[in-house]
Amino acid sequence: MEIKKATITDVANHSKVSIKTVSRVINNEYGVSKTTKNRVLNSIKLLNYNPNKAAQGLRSKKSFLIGLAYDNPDKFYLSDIQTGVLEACVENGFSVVLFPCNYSDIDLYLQLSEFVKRTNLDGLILTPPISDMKELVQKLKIEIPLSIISPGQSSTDQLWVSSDDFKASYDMTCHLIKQGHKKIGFIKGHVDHGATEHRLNGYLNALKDNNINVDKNNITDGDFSFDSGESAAKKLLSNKKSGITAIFASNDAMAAGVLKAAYKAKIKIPDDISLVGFDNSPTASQAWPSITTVSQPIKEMASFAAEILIQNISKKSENKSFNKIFDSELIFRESVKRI
Amino acid sequence: MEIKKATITDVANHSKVSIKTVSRVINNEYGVSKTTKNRVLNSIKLLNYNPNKAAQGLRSKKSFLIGLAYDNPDKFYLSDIQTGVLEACVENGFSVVLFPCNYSDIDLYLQLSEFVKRTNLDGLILTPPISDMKELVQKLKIEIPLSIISPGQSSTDQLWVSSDDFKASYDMTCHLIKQGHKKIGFIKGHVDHGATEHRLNGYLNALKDNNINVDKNNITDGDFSFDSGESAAKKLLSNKKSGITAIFASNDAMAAGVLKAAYKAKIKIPDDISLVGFDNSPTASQAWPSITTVSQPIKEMASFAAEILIQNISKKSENKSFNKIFDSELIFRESVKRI
DNA sequence: TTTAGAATAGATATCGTTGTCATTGTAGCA
DNA sequence: TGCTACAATGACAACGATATCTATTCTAAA
Repeated sequence: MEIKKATITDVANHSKVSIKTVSRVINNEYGVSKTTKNRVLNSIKLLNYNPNKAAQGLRSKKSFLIGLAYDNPDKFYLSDIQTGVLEACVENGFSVVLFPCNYSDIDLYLQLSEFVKRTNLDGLILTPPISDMKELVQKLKIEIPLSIISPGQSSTDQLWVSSDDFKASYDMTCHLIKQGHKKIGFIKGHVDHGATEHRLNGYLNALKDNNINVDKNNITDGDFSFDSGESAAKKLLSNKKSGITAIFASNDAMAAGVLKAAYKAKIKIPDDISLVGFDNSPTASQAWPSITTVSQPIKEMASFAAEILIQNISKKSENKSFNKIFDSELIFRESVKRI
Repeated sequence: MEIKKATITDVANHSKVSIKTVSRVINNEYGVSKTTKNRVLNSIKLLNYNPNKAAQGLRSKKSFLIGLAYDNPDKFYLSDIQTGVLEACVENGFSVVLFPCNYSDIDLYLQLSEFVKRTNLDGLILTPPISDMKELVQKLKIEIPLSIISPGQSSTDQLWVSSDDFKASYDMTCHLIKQGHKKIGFIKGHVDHGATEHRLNGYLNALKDNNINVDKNNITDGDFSFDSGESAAKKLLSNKKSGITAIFASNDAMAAGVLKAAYKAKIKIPDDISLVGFDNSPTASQAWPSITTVSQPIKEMASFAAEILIQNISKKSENKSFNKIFDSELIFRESVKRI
């Protein structure tokens, strides 16, 4: 049980060099000959040596910890985010510290600031809807390197990744139009999420570009939750004279809510009404009928967000601003019928 | 930007004591008078001092990190587990390091062992189905303090928490019987999960105690996934002469699968067939009809598992074995009909 | 008073790394 | 040959806490 872990001194003794040289090898620093490097690497493997993170951190003033702040009820989304962030972090020797929070707390900035200090984070990743809080982001970036996933409005002097919600929504609406739908109901997302506006605009522009008039009665509020989708659908479906033949829900959870409302109202999907969602969550593929939706590479986005953050921290890249927009993909399923 | 963080020395100078005394206050050690303690605490607050975890860890040979290993496709379950573990850890100044893995990897032990060493964990929490791997647990507990959530078979010399799957399943089956059901189909969970057997046994014993013969044709395999629930239901429902009037799915995901299969087979739930699930996941409440199910205090269990692990690590309790079984609760919804 | 022993406080070594600066060795060149 | 430049390496301090050991002060009993 009491097996002593090898230290840098042990490795140094074993390969007959100074601890500084071992340190150089560990950190891939300049100024070690190939022969020496190999000898040291060999000793490291032989002694099963792992650098002590606490000591490294103490001396180099790093913690090797990345924070991940979130307030999102969508567990599927969160799971992808976590997995992506984890992958990039583990690969680079960093650990992830989770920070679930309430974006509506008035002292959220203080909470985050305190968290950053207490945990001694090297960097922090923000997810929607926290990433949409412009003021908070501005204040936080003074204290710690940030990487932002899907910010509402993208600033140029930051690290961020995003998907093109506008384009995906535009494309999806065009798809419905091509299938013969002209009167398309729309269920908006949560008002505090930046994506909500982008998705709505994609829908509106697609209608416009196809010379279809926008009927404001066909656009209803939602908040990305299943329940809000159900009640929005009730409203849309009860308005008989609207004549809508399709519903575009801003996410899959709400689309599933639409399915439930339609079922209760004895309206058949897709025979009576077509339906599309957004996010490609398991909900969409498991529903019956399965739901046509938009797939975004959430995991990859998260992974990239972590990667650029770590690069930035490690000063491997001096880039204070780096960003990438990821492509989305339409997933065609059973919930849409050509008319 | 370059605000220097206060160190223990700053606090010591400010309150005119030695750093050791400050250390005593921080760690709630004996031998500091109330006056001194208050003065130090005041300085700490004033200087906004936070102990440097790296330094603490280096000296005291702790990392203040708890690992959480999981391989579970149920995001709702995982989310509860994470939240619970986090709460307990944050409260005690620990951080959580996630370790997603594949329980079927033959070198899982090595992966975990390597992870423990590399991350220098103070303790590790195992969740199902990893917690069911007896050999792995035996080997790991030699290397690091473990806390186990829902182990398949409970050992006395360990830290673990569990819910009483047997009793909950027994009670749920009795509930169905009281509602007049005698021929009850059962869909088993994943063969590698300890819960699978417990839930099956609860069902079997309830039948026995109510003098109902077990028809093995009414018991089908599943693996806790939506799809497996759907195909199991197909099998159960196609067997017309079985005469089942209810189906007990070992979890909610599979119950949702049953719902889909029933819908496709034009069988009405609960009018034609009653249905119950297990886990009380959002799926169960959002399905239509909503599904009667079993609620387990997952978050509380996880929190407790972390708590006892931290107590154990901190030697605040010498208890090498500590455990608790949490009660479950039946949640009655629309999917069961009295006949 | 005196003094043993508890309570309180401090001085200093130490944990395992990296940072700073000094030293050595060697190739290239006048 | 002697000098320079640069690559390779090492000695030692420092990071910010806790551990160990020692020194004071205070209290209560003799």
